[in-house]
Amino acid sequence: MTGGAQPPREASVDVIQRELTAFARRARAAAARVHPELPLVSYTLLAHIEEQRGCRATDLAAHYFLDKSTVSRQVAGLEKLGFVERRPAPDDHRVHVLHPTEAGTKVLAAAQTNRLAAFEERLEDWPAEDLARFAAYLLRYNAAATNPAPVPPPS
Amino acid sequence: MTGGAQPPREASVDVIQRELTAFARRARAAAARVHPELPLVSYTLLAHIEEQRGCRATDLAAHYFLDKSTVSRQVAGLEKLGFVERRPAPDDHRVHVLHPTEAGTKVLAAAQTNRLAAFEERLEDWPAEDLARFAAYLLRYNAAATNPAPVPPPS
DNA sequence: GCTTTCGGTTGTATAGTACAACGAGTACTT
DNA sequence: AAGTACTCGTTGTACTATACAACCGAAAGC
Repeated sequence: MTGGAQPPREASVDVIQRELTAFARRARAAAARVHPELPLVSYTLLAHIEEQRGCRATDLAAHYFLDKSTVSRQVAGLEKLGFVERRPAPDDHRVHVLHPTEAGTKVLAAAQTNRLAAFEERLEDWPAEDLARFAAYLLRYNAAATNPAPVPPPS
Repeated sequence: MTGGAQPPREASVDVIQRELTAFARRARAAAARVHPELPLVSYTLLAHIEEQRGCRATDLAAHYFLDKSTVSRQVAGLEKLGFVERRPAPDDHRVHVLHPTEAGTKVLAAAQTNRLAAFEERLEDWPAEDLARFAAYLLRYNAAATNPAPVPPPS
């Protein structure tokens, strides 16, 4: 493919949008199969909380384009399950600093293992070079989506 | 990247799972922004109905791993909006054959245009070669996910 | 100090989904 | 031909994820 005639850009873009959409459609159900104990959104938030130790609910909302009420409820759910702790920040009494509990760390690790295994199974016969490139493409795509519009600030 | 040391397979797989998941999380909200009149799921189903002329509800359910009740309601919604028609099949009185109406075709085309534009904006500075490869990778990935487990039949 | 802003919760509404029960139609078996 | 079993679809019910709006308490800016 690299040498000869390439499909026109728009055809590639169309395939990309279609296939990414197809993936998105299946993601929730797939997550439920792979780790039924930790639904997709909870998984994601918990993973973020673990990575960014001591993050706040607002950070999560901003990062995932979620309403703060959604985050509030999700975190409340995770807390009720005993997977995160909400500690009042010492300096600012408004914020709750989020930490994973031991149980949270454990269940997250298990979910990540299952998740990774599921992906590895689907990718097992890919050459390493293709994996690396695919990963790079996805990173690049998502990075572009994260800084969506270089909106010229008024004034 | 192609010449030198590649990241280990598992690192790439981890990135892939993380980034695909990130995309999935944002997909619904993004769809709502891009074509508010046709939510993600309706869009997907309507597109499928248009492509596979005369498909049945069961086909949709199988293709998208959805429960038939879900499909039933989604299709009912599309019908109420006037975007699809349910015609009883002549040979089998159980099945409803689905066809897009003219309005459906129109709204779908508009949504696809917006959608494509949004993707193209995010991909505008990609070289054509990368686009083609990215598209190919996604196709390959999703094809693997569609025939998920070569489950050995118990017999 | 008063007002504004910020972080978060709660009330309410909606979409999307699954599972279970069912109804009507078709196919298989004897 | 009758009875059983399977298939397609709908409906009842419940739950998750989500948004928007209204609100509360704490902090910051004037």
